Amino acid sequence: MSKPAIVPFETTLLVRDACLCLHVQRAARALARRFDDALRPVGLTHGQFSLMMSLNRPVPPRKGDVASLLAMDHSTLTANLKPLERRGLIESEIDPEDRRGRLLRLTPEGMAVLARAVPIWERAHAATEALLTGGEAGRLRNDLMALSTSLPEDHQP
Amino acid sequence: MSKPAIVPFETTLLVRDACLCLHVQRAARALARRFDDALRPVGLTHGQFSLMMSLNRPVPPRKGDVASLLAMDHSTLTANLKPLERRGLIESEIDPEDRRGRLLRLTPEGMAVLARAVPIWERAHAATEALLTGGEAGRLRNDLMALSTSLPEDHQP
DNA sequence: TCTTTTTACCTTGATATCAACCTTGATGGA
DNA sequence: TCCATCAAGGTTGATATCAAGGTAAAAAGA
Repeated sequence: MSKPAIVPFETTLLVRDACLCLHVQRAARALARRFDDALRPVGLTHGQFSLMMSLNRPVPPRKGDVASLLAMDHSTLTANLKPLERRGLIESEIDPEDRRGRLLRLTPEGMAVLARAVPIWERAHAATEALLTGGEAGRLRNDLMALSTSLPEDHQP
Repeated sequence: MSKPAIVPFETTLLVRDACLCLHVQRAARALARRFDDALRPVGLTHGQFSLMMSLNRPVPPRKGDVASLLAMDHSTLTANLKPLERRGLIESEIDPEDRRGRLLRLTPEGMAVLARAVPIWERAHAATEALLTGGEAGRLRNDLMALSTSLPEDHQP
């Protein structure tokens, strides 16, 4: 083997400093813990909060809509719905207009929990934005959007 | 009940647009898929790549060091090491200087896999940075750092 | 109409993630 | 020395995440 199978330490440092994937995962874990902590009194995780919030709309969405809104695999969404459905916070129903689809909806209990969670979210979110200086939050959201809306080539025709 | 347990739709739209936690989680999922796809030929996930890269250093780190570098719970790290150890890509050893600690180290096989993964990472990372315009990547990394290094109050004495 | 293709979802298996609790080893004070 | 405290990891149970492969319904084409 003419090519030694080693990676120089300098490369490691470069990757560690530069990798956007790693930076985003780290931030994702840290924010997940932060919001999970804050929401614990109402018995929701950050993911459950976002999911339930995305169901709070006049017309019940289909599973696929919610999955793509959350940039989440549809089977992940299926899994995430289970504990909420078991607790009676949400319910699903076959779409009468297309029986392959399923409509998702908050129950009254779910709405009540969500209503209790909103002020908690407001405090947690304000504390999070305070970690950023000036108008960074808006810019950051734009950058993150650019990263999450893009699809790896194979989805183009 | 004087206070109806409902959340106005406008609030939902506000939360959806503003929530940094949600934006980061969405981007984290999207980037995870992107890097997982790219790294699949060498049999690593994005997390395994970052973990192994963080072990590529002159002096083997302890578990706790790696966990905090990755902003990850130590029990998560324990779980993540298992498949890599089973495949013989990494190995752990009790720290002779403090027998509570464990030193983590890449095996030669692990180094070889990592060496094959680096050029793949380079391409995937370049494609990811291309989603951002101009000098946004550096700013983005700074912002993400600010979000992930901060600790929710209870860790202060 | 009948067949093919596409779409929406489900199930399974593997890995990832964390909190809570436990065990062991190091440290510091009496 | 002995005990209390602290620090590092391990274990368990619940949820989260995705790919791969499967089923059923709708849509498209012959």
